[in-house]
Amino acid sequence: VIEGAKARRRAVRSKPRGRYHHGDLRRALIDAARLLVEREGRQALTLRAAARMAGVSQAAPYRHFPDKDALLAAVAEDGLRALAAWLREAAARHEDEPLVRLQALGVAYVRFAVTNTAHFRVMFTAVAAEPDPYPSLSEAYDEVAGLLLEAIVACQRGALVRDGKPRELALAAWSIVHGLADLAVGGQVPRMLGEEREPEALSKLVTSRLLTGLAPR
Amino acid sequence: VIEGAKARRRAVRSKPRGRYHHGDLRRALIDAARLLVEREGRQALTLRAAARMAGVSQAAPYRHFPDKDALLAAVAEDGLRALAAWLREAAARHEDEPLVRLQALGVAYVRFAVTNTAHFRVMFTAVAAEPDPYPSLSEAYDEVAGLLLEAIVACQRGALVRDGKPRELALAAWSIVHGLADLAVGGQVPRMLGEEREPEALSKLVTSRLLTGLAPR
DNA sequence: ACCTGAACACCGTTCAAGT
DNA sequence: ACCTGAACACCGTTCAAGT
Repeated sequence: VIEGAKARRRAVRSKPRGRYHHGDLRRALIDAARLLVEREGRQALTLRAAARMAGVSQAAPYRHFPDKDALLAAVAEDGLRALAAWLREAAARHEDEPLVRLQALGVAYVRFAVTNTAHFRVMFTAVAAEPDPYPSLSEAYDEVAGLLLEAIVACQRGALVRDGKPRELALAAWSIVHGLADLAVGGQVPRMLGEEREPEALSKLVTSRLLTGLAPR
Repeated sequence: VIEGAKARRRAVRSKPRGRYHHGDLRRALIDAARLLVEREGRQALTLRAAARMAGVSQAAPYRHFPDKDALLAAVAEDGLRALAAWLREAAARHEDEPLVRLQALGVAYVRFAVTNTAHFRVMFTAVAAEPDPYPSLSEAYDEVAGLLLEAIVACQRGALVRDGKPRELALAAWSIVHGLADLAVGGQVPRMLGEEREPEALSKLVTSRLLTGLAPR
């Protein structure tokens, strides 16, 4: 999920000519922040380190972000857009099989989390949702939620999923997949299972249980 | 989930007599850290602030914790023990109805998370699980996982849950409940549902969907 | 319009020194 | 054995000043 990052960096470096006027410092800072998070964990994401990595002074980021939280929100949003794209791609491979598509979304979700553990955590813990201070971050969440909801609706249309409020069913699907992702990222899966397992197998195991239920029969 | 905190503080204050030899500084630091986390969020949990709150110098915590991560791990463990106790209590109210008991565990889990949002997050993101540097934290996770597993086994024994590897079923149950809790804490529930809802209703909604499945019938 | 340099208050961590 | 005081390197943030 570093798609485009290299291209962006190139764009950033090609403009300045001198050492002044960075080109797209905002973008460069987000990329740097993401790199720091993935390489050394969330606590390594420091405004100063991101500035250093982008080759500007410690004060420069404040031209583009009011504070550190805003940069974190941007990093989260960036990850959510990448996740949404990732999910969309997985879904596209099963256009006319809604149930397979739903399962593919689950697999892709868990795969993404396990592949980008630190980034995934930032995506869902970046900032308090309370007064919704970052509307475009909010949209990014909506995008992810929307993809799951659509998949459920498509299944219902094909009578592959029971009737009922689609949003409630989608919340159940989101919960089980997000929970598995978070537990996996936190290393809890081997604790419960007694062994490690591939994200794909894991996701299928758990989502098929949601599909057919825990009850006997 | 501040049970015993007051008692502990009393114990801590009654011993010292002078300003020296704190009594149980370790305990006092954990309590202070938890208070800081719940009142002002995770980033407010600072070794120096915890020391200040406990009335000791900034260097004193290093007598009891090798570094900040160790304090974080202790805070996480503390929360997990509290969660386990909370779950056990909820389960105890339905000794002879395994299915009700399973659902009660789900409700209690989500309730705990929503009531102690910041602490809950620390509990599951405190430290990297990799080389397992905090064995007693590990045990605390095991305790929570074990309660879910037991509940599943009890259901299977009563033929209330299908046959199959109990650990795999328990992972599905943990995932859906943990995922719902994490999404709720992150403010994602109203996004999907279009409205807020009580933890109890939320948990029952989602877990009963796991029980009977997404598939038609 | 966009960035730098210097400054302030605060942190994690260490270490010699105190009781 | 347990704690303090001072110090170091680092951080978030601000602000006057530079181009």
